[in-house]
Amino acid sequence: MVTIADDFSLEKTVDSGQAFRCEKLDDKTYRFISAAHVLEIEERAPTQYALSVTSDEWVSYWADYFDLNRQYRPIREKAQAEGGFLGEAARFGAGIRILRQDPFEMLLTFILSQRKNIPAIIQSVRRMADVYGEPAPGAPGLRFFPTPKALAGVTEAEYRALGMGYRAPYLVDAVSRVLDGRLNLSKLQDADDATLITALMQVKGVGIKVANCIALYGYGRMTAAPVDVWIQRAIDQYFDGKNVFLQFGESAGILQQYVFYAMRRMPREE
DNA sequence: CACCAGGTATACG
DNA sequence: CGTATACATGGT
Repeated sequence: MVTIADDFSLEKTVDSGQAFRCEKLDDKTYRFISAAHVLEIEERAPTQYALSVTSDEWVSYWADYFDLNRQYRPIREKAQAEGGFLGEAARFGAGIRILRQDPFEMLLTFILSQRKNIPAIIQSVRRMADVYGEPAPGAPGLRFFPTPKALAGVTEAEYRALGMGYRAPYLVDAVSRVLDGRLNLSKLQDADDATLITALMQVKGVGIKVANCIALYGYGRMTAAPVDVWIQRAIDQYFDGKNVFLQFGESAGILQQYVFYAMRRMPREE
């Protein structure tokens, strides 16, 4: 059992479009798969959560995954206090965490994501895991997202046969660059934001939006605020055509996520 | 059955 | 430089 006192909603986080390998199992229980880790977590009471993993595994992996060393409440309350659509979105999205996921998994997942709706992305990622991923020990039927090695030698034709469409050559290029070291995902942990984004965009199929998603969800760069169709719509409708997120520095990615969630889920006129 | 989906590469001007 | 268009496949 762990206590989580900060803003923390499993429901909203799972439904916030940043991770595609997490699932609501029942009213209070959720399952997350990330790299070679599986977690089931159940809300037993407000702030009280039961875990399927050891305390060590929680501390060494999942606490960082849920970004629990950062306080979201002050960020969210400050946004609410400023009002406007950003404030409403922050109130509505309270509890969303920015998940710190595996960089390689984010690279391929967000290459796959382009021009797909979220259910289709989930399906594509599951297919990748089902065909090329290792089975998760103790979790019948579940497979981890494939490693670079597991995808070595997979051809464009094979990706197309999996339903990956025109993204197939992008996947081949991404895997190839990671395997031969042209793209060193670990080393980029230490890079500044601009260097990271530029390095990621060398991969075919990785443009500015996907690069920002990888930076935010794979590297925990809260300065990154990916602009997709939903965020662009918010900018057009509520922010006078200006990208307001960039000015928020270390809170930009979090506020972006509130707005993304609000655009998709918050009842509003127009 | 149209239309769109957490975009990007490429070809233009 | 900025803008238009094709792109594979599945959801709504």
